[in-house]
Amino acid sequence: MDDLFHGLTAAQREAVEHLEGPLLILAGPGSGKTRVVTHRIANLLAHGVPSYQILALTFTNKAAEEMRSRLELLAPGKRVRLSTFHRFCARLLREFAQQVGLRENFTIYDTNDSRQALRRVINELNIDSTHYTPEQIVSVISKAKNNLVTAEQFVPRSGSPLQSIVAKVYPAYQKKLLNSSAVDFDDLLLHVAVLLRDNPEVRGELDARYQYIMVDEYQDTNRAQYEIVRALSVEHPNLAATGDPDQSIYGWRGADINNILDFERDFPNVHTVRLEQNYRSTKRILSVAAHLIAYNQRRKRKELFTENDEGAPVRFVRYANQQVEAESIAGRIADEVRAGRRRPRDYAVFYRTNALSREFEHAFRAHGVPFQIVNGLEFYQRKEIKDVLAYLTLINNPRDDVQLLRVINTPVRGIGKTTIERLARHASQRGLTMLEAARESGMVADLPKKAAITVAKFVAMIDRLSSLATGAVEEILGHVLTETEYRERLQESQTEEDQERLANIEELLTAARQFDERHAGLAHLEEFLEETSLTGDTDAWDDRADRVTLMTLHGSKGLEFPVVHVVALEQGLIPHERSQNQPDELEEERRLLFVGLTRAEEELHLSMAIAREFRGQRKFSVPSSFLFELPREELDMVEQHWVDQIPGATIADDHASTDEVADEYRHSSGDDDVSFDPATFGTAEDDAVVDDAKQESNDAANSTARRPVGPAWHGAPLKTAADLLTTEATAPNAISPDAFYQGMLIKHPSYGLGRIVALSGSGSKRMATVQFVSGPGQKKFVLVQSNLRPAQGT
DNA sequence: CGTAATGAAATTTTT
DNA sequence: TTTCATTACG
Repeated sequence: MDDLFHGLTAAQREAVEHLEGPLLILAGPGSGKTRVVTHRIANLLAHGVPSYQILALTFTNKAAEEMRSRLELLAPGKRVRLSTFHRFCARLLREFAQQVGLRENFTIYDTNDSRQALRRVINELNIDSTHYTPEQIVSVISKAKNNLVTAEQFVPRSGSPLQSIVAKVYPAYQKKLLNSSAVDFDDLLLHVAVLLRDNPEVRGELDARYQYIMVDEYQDTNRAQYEIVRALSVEHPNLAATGDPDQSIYGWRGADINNILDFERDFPNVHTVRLEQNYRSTKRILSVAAHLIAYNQRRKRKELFTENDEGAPVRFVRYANQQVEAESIAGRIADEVRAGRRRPRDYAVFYRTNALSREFEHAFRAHGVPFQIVNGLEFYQRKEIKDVLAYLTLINNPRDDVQLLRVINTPVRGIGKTTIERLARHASQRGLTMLEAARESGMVADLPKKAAITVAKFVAMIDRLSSLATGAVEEILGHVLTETEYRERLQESQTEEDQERLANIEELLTAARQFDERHAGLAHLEEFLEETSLTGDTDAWDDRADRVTLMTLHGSKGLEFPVVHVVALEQGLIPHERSQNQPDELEEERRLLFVGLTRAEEELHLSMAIAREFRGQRKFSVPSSFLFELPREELDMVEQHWVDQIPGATIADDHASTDEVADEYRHSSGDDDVSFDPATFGTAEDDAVVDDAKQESNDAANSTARRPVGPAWHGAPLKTAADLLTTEATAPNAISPDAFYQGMLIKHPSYGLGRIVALSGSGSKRMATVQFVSGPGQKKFVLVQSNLRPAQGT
């Protein structure tokens, strides 16, 4: 019992000791949140609360696993219900399926399946979707679902064509899902929320069943999740929410930051605990992160502090292009590993989008550094895996049309498009599922006898598989592979691609075997399928492997590494271009970077590439506006570094006012005729030597003399540092319109400082309305022709 | 019906 | 650059 509190700080102990009533734990990064949560569960158990009354909900399987293993150490053998929101809802839904119009063997669609289903609906309804992609429609439906707006309740906003399309599509889509006895990710939450809302008895029963609920990452809950948690905390409001508004990064997915901001209002008598001491990062890293996040308006103020060492300055490097960036970072890591300074697992590289991983993949391979990419192309998303799993899913749920359509001619067996169309028509005319329609292929109009026989053979095969579908999953999978000749086809093929697919299938077999072993024969096909569909890529991350981790910033949440590289800090990537016009989304981007920065324990490295190839085109990049929000004191050498490297640029005075980047522009645009070759910057040598500020600035200076190393530059010549910081290759004498965003502070040569209050148009027609601090008041500018410069600051 | 070739589009983050 | 979809051809 004393054990339980050993080594906890006062604040942590306060949270652990709070057992009854609502509790809000505002936990900064690295503040020992998981520790508190697990200790609190152990404390509940120690006070005699039965384990089955405790429910802990997380967002990722990774977090759930982490918690489970930590709890196992504190309270061995206790079976507390601990899972992700989605998994928890899936289990509840199996129990109450009939009540929401499902069968208990329902299929869980991933985004791909959902899109497929939606596409069919759009076709069937003959809707002209030329103006809107299925993704846009999906996104509107998804938002509706996350806000608990059901198909029946959906009312299109008048005047919006997209909305009126959705008004037609959404109900039909939902009907299709129900008909296939399937749910999409959002449905898992929606169905449960509706169930709890409309069935007081069920709600009461479940409220009593789960008397102590803990929600991790509360800042990421959406409306549906919020309602679920609330509904389960009426008679037993022992709800403990942990979270950090500053780490809310899933707004795009419907997460509502207000859920945590308003927690104290929603639950009266809430006890709030703040965990502000950071045990993870050096003082400098924490300071950099804190300065950044302070630029956000919508947040709960927190005073982060640490008793850790000062640490090394945060380092920022500009590289000539993304190859050099990846190459230098990989090289640096390779050197340190070879020197025995650190191990590969100590390093992580974070980027905004998965597409940026490729360069690093190459570089690490070239340097022989072991790495793992926690990738967007997830294992379970690969064609061959999806194909094989589709068979399993269909066997488990014969109503599932999406899987049937996927599988009916894979591998090819002579059932073509027209045959499928005829089957589909037959099915919808008689209100049958596709498999049922296929079953009576002899009666389908216009279907040639030959085709009908082929279809009948296919149905027979599915039936044969179904009859074999008992026992171990690995075995069932084996039947599928042989009966369908899927494996055979791949084995015949000589292409490398198909060999890789074969290997992937072997991997799936291994996964199935492991699943069987884990469940000791009690396993069910359905559970295996559920696990595969609810297991994302980030969960595949192996924390025991001695490898460098490459992942997106989103993926990094909840993790920590001694050395972190955050790369491609460029305008348009972070903040992402799709967020630059909305202040809310801009703040979310800032939080995203904040999350990334605070993963670092000892060293934090930031970088960008001056030229980046983007879908085949080389473009100059504008430094991320967030860079200007970092404190100079903590990374002065870094700031020098980027100005230093620019020929003809004067180093900014030390006493230059902190956030007045405009100063720097004035300095640097003094010499107008210095030509600039980006290929000379940030060469590998340049990067490898840097260790302290002096050496670095010397080195940087040298590198300009040490002319051209990289490939020749074919774009338009750039002129000055100001160009560098503001210009794209496509418009060498003007500022890229993409560099501007709403709320941005800018500087005009004659009007002075101002703030962008509105933006319109795009490309060369992009206009900005600027409110000047003094002088002319508001003015409108066509950005490509204007002389506006970014001037960050508060 | 199947395959190959051509053309066009599209690219954030994830359960 | 890659991926996807449609189309033309065998």
